[in-house]
Amino acid sequence: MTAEAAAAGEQLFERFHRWLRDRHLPITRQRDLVSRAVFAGGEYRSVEGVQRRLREQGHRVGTATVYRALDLLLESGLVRAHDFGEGFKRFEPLLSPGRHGHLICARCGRVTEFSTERFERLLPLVADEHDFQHQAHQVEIRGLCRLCRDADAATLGRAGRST
Amino acid sequence: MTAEAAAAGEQLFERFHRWLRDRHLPITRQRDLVSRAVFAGGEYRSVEGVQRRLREQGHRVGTATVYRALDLLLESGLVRAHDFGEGFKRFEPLLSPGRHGHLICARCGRVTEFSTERFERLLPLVADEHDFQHQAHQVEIRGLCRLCRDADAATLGRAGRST
DNA sequence: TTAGGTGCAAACGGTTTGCAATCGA
DNA sequence: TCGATTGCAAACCGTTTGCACCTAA
Repeated sequence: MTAEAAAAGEQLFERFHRWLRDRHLPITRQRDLVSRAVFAGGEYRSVEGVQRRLREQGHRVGTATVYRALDLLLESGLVRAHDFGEGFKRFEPLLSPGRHGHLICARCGRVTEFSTERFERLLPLVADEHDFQHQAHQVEIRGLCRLCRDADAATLGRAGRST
Repeated sequence: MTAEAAAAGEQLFERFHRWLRDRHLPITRQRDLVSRAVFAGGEYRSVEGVQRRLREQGHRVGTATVYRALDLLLESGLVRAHDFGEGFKRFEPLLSPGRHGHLICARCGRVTEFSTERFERLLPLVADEHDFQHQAHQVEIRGLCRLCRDADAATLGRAGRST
C-alpha cells in the first residue's frame, strides 16, 4: 500500500512536470517541492501542512509561493481543493478524478473515502436534466465515526445524559 | 409559489422561536430579524446579504450579532451553511433537511437545486458500510449552465478559439 | 537574455473576540 | 433583578498582492 501510494505520487508528479512543460512554464525547485508534498500520500495537506513538511525536510518555501504552486496544481486538474469546515482548505491528489466521496466525522473531523461508483452514471444524467453540462461532482456524508460513537456511548453510560 | 415560500419561511421562524424557548434562550429583536432575513425565500443569503436586507428595511444589527444568530440557526438544524467558493458562506433555510443537492455553474456561479430522492436510500447505506452513523449528506455537481454554454459557443463562433 | 518566479512584508476580507452597556424573562 | 445578549472596535488568520531580486530555459 505504501509502495503503491508512492508510485501513484510519483506518477502525478511526472504528469505535473509534463503539464508545465506543455505550456512552457518554468519547472522550479519550489514547484517540485510543493507538488511532491501534496502528492505524498497519507493525508490531504493544508498550505500550512505543506510548509511544515517541507520545513521538516530542511526546505524553505515562501507562503505565497506555496499558494501559487497550488493554483497551478488545481488548474492542472491533478489536485482538488476541499473545505472540511476547519477554516482553511485541504488539497487532495487526484489519481482518477471523481471516483470517490468523503465521509466526514461531525465530531472529530476524520475524513474517510468511499467509492462513488454507484453514482457515477447517475450524476451526469441529473446535470443533463437540468440543462447543465456536467464537469465534476462531490458527494459528502456527515456523521459519527465508530470511535466517536463509542466515546459517546461510554459518556452516556457514565453520566446518563447527552448534550 | 411566493405565497408558499412565505408560508414556509413563517413556519421556520416559528420553529426557531420554539427552539429558543425550549432551551430558555432569550428571544430578541435581533434574532427575529436575522432569522426572518435568512428564512425569506429567493436566495441563500450571506452575512453581508442579511445585513444589507435588514439595512434596506431600516434595521440596524451589528455584524457580530448576525454571526452569533446564525450560529444558533445552524445549531437548531433549521439552516445549513454552504461554501460555493465565493470567499464567504451562504445560509440555506432547511424546510426538510437533505432533500436536494446543488448544481453550481463553474462560470457564473449560479446555484440550482435538484432532487436527491434517488440517493436518499443509498447514502445512509454507504455510511453504514464504513461504520459511520449517517447524519446528513451533500451532493454537488459542478458544470456549465445553459446560458454560459451558449455564451461560450457564441464566443467560439466569433473568435474560433477557446481559452 | 528575459519572461516569469520567488520571497518578503504589507494589505485584505471574512470571521471572532473582549468588554461595557443594555435587554429579555 | 440578573444572567444573557448586543454593538463596537480590535484582534485574528488564511489568503492575496506589490515589488525588488532571482532563475529556468
